[in-house]
Amino acid sequence: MESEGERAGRPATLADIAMRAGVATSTASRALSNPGRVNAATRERIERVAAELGYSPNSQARALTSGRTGAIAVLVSDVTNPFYFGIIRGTQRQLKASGYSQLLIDTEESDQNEDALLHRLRSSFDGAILSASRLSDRALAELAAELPLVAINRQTRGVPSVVIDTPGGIVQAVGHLVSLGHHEIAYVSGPETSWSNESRWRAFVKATAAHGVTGKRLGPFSPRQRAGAAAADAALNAGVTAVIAFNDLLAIGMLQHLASRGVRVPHDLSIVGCDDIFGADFCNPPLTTLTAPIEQAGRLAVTLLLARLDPRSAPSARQAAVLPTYLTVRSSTGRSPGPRA
Amino acid sequence: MESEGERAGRPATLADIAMRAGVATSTASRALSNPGRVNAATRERIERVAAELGYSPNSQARALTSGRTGAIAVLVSDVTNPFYFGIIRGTQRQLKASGYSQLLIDTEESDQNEDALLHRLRSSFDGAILSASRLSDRALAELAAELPLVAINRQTRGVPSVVIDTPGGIVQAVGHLVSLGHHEIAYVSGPETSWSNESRWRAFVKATAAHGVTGKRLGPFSPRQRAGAAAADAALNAGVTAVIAFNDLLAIGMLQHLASRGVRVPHDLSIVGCDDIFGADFCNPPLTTLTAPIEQAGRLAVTLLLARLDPRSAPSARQAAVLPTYLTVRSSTGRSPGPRA
DNA sequence: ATGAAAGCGCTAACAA
DNA sequence: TTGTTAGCGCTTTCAT
Repeated sequence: MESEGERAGRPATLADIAMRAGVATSTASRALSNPGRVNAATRERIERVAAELGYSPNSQARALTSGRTGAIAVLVSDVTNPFYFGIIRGTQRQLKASGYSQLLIDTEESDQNEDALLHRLRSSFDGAILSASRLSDRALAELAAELPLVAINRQTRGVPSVVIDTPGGIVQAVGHLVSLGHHEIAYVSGPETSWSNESRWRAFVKATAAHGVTGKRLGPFSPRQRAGAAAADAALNAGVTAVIAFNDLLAIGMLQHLASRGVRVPHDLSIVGCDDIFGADFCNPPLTTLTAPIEQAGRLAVTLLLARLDPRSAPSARQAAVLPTYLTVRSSTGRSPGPRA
Repeated sequence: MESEGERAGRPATLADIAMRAGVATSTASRALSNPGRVNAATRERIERVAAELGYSPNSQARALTSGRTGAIAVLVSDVTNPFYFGIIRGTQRQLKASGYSQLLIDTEESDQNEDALLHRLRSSFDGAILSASRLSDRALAELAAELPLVAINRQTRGVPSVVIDTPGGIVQAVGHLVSLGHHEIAYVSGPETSWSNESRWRAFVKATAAHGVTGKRLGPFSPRQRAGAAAADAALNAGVTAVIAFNDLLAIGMLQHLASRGVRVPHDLSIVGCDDIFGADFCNPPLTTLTAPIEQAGRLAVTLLLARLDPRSAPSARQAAVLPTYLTVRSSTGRSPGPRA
């Protein structure tokens, strides 16, 4: 388990190997990274020496000549948000399986940060995965032209993406609520700069209209647990019997605040979340939500990105993948208490 | 927001700037990274040109000469575990504030992975933060001699560390349970290769002995929510009236399984978790747990690491920092039902 | 199949 | 204060 033979503590270089194996550094390089273009016997010798010396290539030096770093940047808008844990988990695993490493970057919900960091670190990664980009369509498209990237939950012309079809799930959720007798439903909005938020809202509008029920919009609220208190009060105030929240974090925050106010869920108010994050199954009551294949989205984004990094792959590979979502009914939704005052 | 003036799509280099500013590249280099050692007027001119060209230094090239990459590796044993979310959040924020970037590495609970990845990526980072290392004391100490690192929740001679004093909290937790009338308490063990697990167990043994109550050991269990089912059954079987679980994940899993079996918490069995992860406050019932300053531990680890990376800092800075923990009583603990059969 | 040599973009002596 | 000159470790022509 211990790397042996490092001289004087300094990691072995290709030159060290070449010297010890009695070949030129170029041969050593070829043997290690381009086997087949070198005599089998010498290659074997070189490999043996490399192993003896515990050699591992200096990725910086390699990157300098080859232009490839072996790292992928993963941008999240808020490391604090459990939704991104799923993304990070998915990307981490898939990247690792492909021999890449992951540069994790938090943009803190700022498009300025997003653009600046991406440019500043440009030479440190081969491609980027933007989950929940806050960039404008135009800025995003320009960026996509400059560097290989895949967006998650963001559909923009010219930008390869993986989108989770939560809007499709919203339709199911509205149907579910209507079937429970709800006629006044509200959508608890997240950040208005979020593409996901707006597409969920549009789906909500269509679905409520199709069912002939009232669909209100509350918010915007910060997509955090804490904001659930304000959201809950707003919902109570709006006189609706059910809400669909932008995400589970907000929904869970609402649950907590409602409990403290003595409002019973789902008896007095039904709540549906989005994403099915960690905790949605064990909160009180367990949350009815739209289960999103978050981790899978992360994995798929990596797959798409690595495919376009590979020069052998078809130039115009699949541009946009859509992942389905489904309604998981737990205990936060129930029959309508009937119209309120 | 768009970087202007890049020639032919290729990012501007120092040579480009030097040429346009009519100076040598070394002067340009100095002006940008060592201001003060260059004439104010020329520096200004160089800076202006750099801005015009949207210059950003190639970190690979810089790393090659300077030996510094500006990246820190953060190793977690399982990206899936919410405990590490706190760590990642803390490191991410502190690193970002210091202008460093974060390389996130999942070791998947394997010491082999840990060692191999660290060596393979050695040239890609300036230092590493090992949260929950699975390495042996000897391997860890050797590693610490080779590269700058800080361990979290791991105390080993010669290895700078940040440890969260959960064992100290265990003493409080035992006291809390005893004061509620519990005489038969079990510790629900996590992985035996975990340093944290063993030190928590030792504290548990001491504390139960000091109070003259029975302290059993259950497990080991995988530190996951799923393992809570087996742990819950084991606890029921052991005839104890209260348990302290290795971590909240396990405790929450137990809560779920007990609910499905109709066992009431805390009426029939009291449960204490460790860490106070996301979700511990809204599970059902809300979990009594040892609140750990997880994010702060991540931040502090970064601070210690960057300090030892800084040549100006005292050579033997603080080696081990201990962060206190405190008992957060919620609703999963209550009076003992009296001794069981 | 292999070696010699150039150069990626940058920093760091050393001169001037 | 500034310029000249070597490299850092690697890949990649171009010869041989």
